[in-house]
Amino acid sequence: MSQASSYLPRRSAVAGAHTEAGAAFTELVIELFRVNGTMVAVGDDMTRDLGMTAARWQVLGAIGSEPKTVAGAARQMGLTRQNVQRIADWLVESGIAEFVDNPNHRRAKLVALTKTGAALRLQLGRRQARWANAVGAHVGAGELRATTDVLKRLKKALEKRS
Amino acid sequence: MSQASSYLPRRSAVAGAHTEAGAAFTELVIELFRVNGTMVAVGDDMTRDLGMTAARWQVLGAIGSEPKTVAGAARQMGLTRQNVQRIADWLVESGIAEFVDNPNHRRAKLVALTKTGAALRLQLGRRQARWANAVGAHVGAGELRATTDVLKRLKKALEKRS
DNA sequence: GCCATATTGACAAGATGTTGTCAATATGGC
DNA sequence: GCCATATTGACAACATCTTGTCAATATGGC
Repeated sequence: MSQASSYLPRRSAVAGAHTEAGAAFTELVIELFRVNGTMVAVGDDMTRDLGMTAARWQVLGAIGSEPKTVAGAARQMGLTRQNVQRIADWLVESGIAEFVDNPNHRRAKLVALTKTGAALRLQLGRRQARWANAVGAHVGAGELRATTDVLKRLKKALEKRS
Repeated sequence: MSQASSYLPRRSAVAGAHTEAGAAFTELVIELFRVNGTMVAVGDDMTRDLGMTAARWQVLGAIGSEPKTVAGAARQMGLTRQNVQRIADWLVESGIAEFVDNPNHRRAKLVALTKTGAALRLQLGRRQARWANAVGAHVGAGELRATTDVLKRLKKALEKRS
């Protein structure tokens, strides 16, 4: 880091004239990628002994609050329909979820948790809460909320120019 | 969102007793995944016409400031060695980078930019700066830095308990 | 210098995610 | 109700990423 800082003046010339906010945003993006990677790794670790992964857990969570179509769950999480479809199929094969009739769509079944799935969700929920509480206590609710807020605004700003 | 908020009390009971900070952290994780997805998508869009992707760009950036071994670049970015290796091989095949002798290691060559690669980096750098400045201006340098800071602390906290 | 240990790139197999295409179904304008 | 349009799941092909294994090389203790 102390080495890198000596590059900063040159870098901004090479990379192309960042404003202060632009440089801060760039730093944030780099850190975001790193944290995301760590987060997925922790999610995988936390669920491995139950045969799950972070991605499967995410889908489990999405359909847990209420049954959803595959496309609906994908939209909610910002993942591709097809990817969620594959994970949902796996969840069904594994007895964690099941397809149930959708009153609003004859073909697009809803993905719902089975009893096994609900129990799994409960267990993972408890585990997640212990972890979240511990990590959250190290940072503080206020700062965490402020961070979430910035990320949300960032996402909106990103979507405008695409 | 207004619907979801009515679920919150029940959810915390089902999912397992979040503290205030724990709940805030959980929100943050969910948003983090979303923003990360958006960010990668924007990176892909910004580089597509040059035959690049967000992942390739990231490696380009890592070896751009100074040549690095594949393993070193991977460590710096928190990616797997093998993944970076594949991308580096592609960069070399495409004439963007080249393997150069490493004075410190006979086998582990350094990945360095070619002239083509340096020019590409410059072009992408300019493009990125325009984008970063525009988005950064919508949020503000102070908040962006505060956000980066929280993410860094979060990452440290995560790594402790793994 | 010698040796146990860690790091590195190479390679292969498999898991995971993406993209494109299609027909079935739903939706909204008329 | 009819029709143009959008959404959906199914399927296949492909790209990308991960995991495991191996030999070559470097490093640090002695």
